[in-house]
Amino acid sequence: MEYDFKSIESKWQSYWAQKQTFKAVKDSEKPKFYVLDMFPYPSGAGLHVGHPLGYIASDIFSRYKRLKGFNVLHPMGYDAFGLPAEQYAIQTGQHPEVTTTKNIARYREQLDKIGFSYDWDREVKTCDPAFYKWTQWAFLKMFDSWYDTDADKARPISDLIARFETTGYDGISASAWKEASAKEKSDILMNYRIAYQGETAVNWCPKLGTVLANDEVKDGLSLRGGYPVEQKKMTQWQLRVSAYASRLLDGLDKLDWTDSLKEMQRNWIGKSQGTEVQFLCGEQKKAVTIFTTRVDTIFGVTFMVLAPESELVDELTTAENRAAVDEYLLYVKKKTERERIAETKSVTGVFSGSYGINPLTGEKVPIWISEYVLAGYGTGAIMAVPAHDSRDYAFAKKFNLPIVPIIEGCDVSEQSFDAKEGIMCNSGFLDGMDVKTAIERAKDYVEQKGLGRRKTNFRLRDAIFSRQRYWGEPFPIYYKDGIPTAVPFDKLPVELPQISEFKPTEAGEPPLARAKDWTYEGYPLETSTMPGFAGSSAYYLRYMDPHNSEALVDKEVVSYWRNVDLYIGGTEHATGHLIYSRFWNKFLYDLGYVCEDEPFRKLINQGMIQGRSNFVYRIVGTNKFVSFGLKDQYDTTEIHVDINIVRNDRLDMEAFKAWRPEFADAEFVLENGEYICGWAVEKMSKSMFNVVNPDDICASYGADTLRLYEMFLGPLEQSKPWDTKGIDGVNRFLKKIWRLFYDREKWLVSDEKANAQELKTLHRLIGKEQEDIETFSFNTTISAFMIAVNDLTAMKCSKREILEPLVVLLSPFAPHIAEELWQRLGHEDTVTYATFPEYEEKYTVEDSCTYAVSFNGKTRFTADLPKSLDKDAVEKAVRAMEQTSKYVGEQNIVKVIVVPGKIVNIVLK
RNA sequence: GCCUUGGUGGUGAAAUGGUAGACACGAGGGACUUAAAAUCCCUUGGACAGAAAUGUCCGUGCGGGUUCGAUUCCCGCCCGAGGCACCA
Repeated sequence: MEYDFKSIESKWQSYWAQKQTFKAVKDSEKPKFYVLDMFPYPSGAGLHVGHPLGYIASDIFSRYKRLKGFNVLHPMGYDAFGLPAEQYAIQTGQHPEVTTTKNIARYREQLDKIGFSYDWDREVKTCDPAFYKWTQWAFLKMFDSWYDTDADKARPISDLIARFETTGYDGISASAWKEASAKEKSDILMNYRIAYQGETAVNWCPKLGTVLANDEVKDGLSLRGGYPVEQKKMTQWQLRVSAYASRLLDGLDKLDWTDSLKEMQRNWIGKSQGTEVQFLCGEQKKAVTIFTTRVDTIFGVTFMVLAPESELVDELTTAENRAAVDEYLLYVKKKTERERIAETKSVTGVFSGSYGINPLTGEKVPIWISEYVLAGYGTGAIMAVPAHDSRDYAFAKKFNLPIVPIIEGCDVSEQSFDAKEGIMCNSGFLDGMDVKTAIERAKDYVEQKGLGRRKTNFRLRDAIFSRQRYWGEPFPIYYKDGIPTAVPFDKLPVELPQISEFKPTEAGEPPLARAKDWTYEGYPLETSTMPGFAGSSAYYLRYMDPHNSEALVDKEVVSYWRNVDLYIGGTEHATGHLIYSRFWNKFLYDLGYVCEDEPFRKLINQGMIQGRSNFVYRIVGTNKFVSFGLKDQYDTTEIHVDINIVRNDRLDMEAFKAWRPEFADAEFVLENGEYICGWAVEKMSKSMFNVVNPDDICASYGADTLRLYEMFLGPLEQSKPWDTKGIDGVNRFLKKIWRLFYDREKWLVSDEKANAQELKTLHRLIGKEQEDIETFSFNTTISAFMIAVNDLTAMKCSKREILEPLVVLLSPFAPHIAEELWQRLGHEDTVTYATFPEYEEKYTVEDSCTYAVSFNGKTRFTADLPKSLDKDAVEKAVRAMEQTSKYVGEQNIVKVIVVPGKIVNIVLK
């Protein structure tokens, strides 16, 4: 009987589906373990082999954890709202829902072929009203909450209103509040709500006709589509993520994420501790607050700079400078974001005509306006210290402003001295101090004299939450007499209306303005929709209780599953989804809806799988193709060739002729009778003919081979090109396992007792697999497996005592063949419910080993031996010590004691 | 510019202070076969010596250092990948 993966795989896939083998139930007996994949956006192109990499890893881990006695929650769903479906709809008139449904079906079909152990009963789709009801619900909760900085948590807005009414709050007295109109009250509350409407500079993408969040823009271009983005002041819905900046930063410390990812988030949050100082500026002696991290350099201030967008610009521009300033503002405004970035090095600016007074020296310094100062960070105004800040330095050089060094002995003739080191000079009371001391002393001084205060700033901005698009969650907000008002909770979801055209209206309104009767109780509903990250921010909670129509997740359910123990996905979400989700979760935590303040305890970033393209070389002006090794002898053009007609870089010449009509009469210049193709690593894409479809691999090798191969390719976190070259190796490995059970038609498995050698092979594998899976080192596990199987084959070992546990060990990696063999071994239940075999020390360790090695006097050698000490490890250590003794002489006898499970102890005489 | 990574055979890679290259691919040779596929066995980092078993030297991006011993730890460079980038 041969290994027939086709029938085995379809048999077990339908068995699992029918028997609901992977259905997770809330079971407080077993410890829970929640394994989550980042759910995919179902694009029209379907899955390529790169997509399942992380899914396979998480599936192996899930299956392993089940064997280890955990109650595993392992769900899957679709991030189904998004731009591509909508753009397709604009082009074709086809409703995004139709294409999305079709794409989801295709994804599901592809996923099913790989044999994942998902609990499909828990599937979620973000575009499903039953799902986005809870996205809208969370939004309304945010609308109904404010951030209480004293309690450092979100609270219901009713608390804030009560404060306004009784004692007043934050500079608004109770009487002022009572006198305010409904509209004024609404405007005041907007300044506090977690989800609020406010005017800010936003990333506006004219081509897409929508605003974008910071993480959706890269290098001044939209991430989706790559269209130019400009800064524009607009009123938009926003989430007060910045209120959580500090907690988002501190929370990172206790997470088991990679350092690089945590670092990315830290940089994105961008905490900086400094001081705000007031300078009196202009004729009116207007107090202008600046932010600096280097108050110690205040004696070196020679000018001030305002951001062009700052409100102070108008006020501080003198009549005689008005024309020049206006011209400059116009110049800045015309620039696109991309141009600004491209021209970062060029220095521009204009003098306002006004002067500010340095509060410490009383000196008058000119106030300039320049785009190198950002309106959105700090106060939009800075004090410039050209001697000790490279940007100020460049500006001073360009406009001939004075440069005053205040650190002893530094040379500022060519560049500024930015380092925080040295001894202060020209700095009044700070003279003679070391910079670090001076920073603290200057902060104290400024605070004591009432000139300013310590301040922590964050780079993290509030998230712009509205998009002028159709295919997203509608806002449960209507405008009653112009006041944004929440649709009551019991009226959720506010369903996306049917429209027939998906473009913005002629008047420039979002597509929802086209909907008939888009109103609530006669009042107009909000026409923007929510951004992509809305639906993905709490989906991991919804999986816990996906059919609940009363709550996002039941309290008791969430207190069982708590949070995600293992999350696997790409780094591309570092500053988007992974920040928003953490924010969203912390908000729900504040309100008591979830019981953990961090959603994802451990996070693994799988690497990207790139494509490996193949090339043929056409001799210019002919239809003759020359093999790779000979191409330098001719003048050739490189042409991408479909990798499906290339095997191991050898071109299938007949298939090539049939591939394209223009190649039908192609001729070849061969080397050794073969046509060798060139290759390169590129992004996997249709246009480069290098897309590998997992279905094809499943059809020709089977899902088990695909799973093993993707893991065998290298470390999970590393990016690597897909290369089918090595796939035969893992396929052979599975066949070898099969042959331990069958010699053609003959069943080989016997009940004979295993010998020590065979047991040692098995138990070494158990130890290795356990250790490696826990560290996500799947490629080395598979290597260990291959060695074990080769050993058993060589020993002709087909004993049940060995093979039964072997099948269990195999099942996380190659579940289909494992199930089949498990059944053939006579088991009625599935291998999923088996128990991970115990690692038994007695087969690998001789109880205790004492070795004597000679030394000379003072040597302190230590050998780090693995916890699972076996004889080999001990011998290895002893060899090492013998090596050492060669160098140090043999005068003194040293006793080396090896204890099972623990290190080597060296006793010196 | 700053942060984070990584650099080992023809290829994917293993080894985190102790025999570098496990395991796998590819390549070469052989067995079985009418033949092919499949399967199995041998060789496979480089150089040199030898008829051969085998031996010697070199070798983990480059240059130093610590150590009896370094792919591994430390210092300084070079190159690649990813992220951030006028954040005061």
